[in-house]
Amino acid sequence: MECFPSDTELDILRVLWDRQPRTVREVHEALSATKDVGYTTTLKQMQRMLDKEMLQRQENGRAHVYSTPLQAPKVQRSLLSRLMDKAFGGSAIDLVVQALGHGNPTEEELEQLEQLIAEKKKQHNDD
Amino acid sequence: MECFPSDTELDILRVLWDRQPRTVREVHEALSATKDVGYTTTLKQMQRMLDKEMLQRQENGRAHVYSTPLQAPKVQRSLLSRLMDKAFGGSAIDLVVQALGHGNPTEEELEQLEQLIAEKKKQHNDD
DNA sequence: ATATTTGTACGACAAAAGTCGTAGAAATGG
DNA sequence: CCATTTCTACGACTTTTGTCGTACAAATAT
Repeated sequence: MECFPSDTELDILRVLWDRQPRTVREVHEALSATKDVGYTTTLKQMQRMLDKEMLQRQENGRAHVYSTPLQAPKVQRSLLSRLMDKAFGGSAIDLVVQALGHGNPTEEELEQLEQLIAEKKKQHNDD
Repeated sequence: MECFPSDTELDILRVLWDRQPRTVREVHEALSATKDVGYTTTLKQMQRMLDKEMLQRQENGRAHVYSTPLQAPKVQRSLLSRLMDKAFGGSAIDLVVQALGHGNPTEEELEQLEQLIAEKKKQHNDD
């Protein structure tokens, strides 16, 4: 259930989450835009992810077409909760404060957040 | 500057952040409370962290006393920003929303957050 | 003085991560 | 048809992590 992709694995997952399915070539093309890596490296990485069942594939004639059964929000949550445990002693708030303090959220995003907080507060009152 | 401790390295850092300096024995004692690991494993880990300059030490007679020059908030920020990049496509808000949605913040924490948001908003108005 | 405990140092090993090179099949272009 | 390109499959190698075992010095206890 829990799944902690490594950094390069996440690079690949992000490409697939953006659009699925894709061939190794396509994924590699996308990765090449931001980093310098050999085609076979990407290929091997994806094959290993296939072994670990982080990816699935269908054969489409000559090439293989990959997709991932992992859902972005789930993976994000498990990574987040690991980080929360390991680096923030389990405190979600500390984490959020750091994240917010650091980034530069827009007005709308702040509104969105306030709304979420309001909901959370309502949940409290219901208890 | 940037520093990405591994999970077990963070276990050790957390112990030191809680109280510094400590001997290997003390750190190991603290770790033993939550996980089953040999003394020499902790020792070796700390020695490697010393090599990487994630730790410092003073010799106190027979034993060595370790501390870390790394500051918790800085390490937390760099880990957070890596996660943000790698798993959330750089969106701090997405990360915060997930973190908040998942955890179970108390009333006070929510207040605290609202205050932070208010500050952020003020910053916007000042621009 | 000797045996036991308590520390560090060091070497070893397995697994995971990251990277390529090369081989060989299959499709494509002259 | 043969040369070139395009894919996958494999094997190899390096680093980093995580884990110990053993050795050996220094302090302690008997």
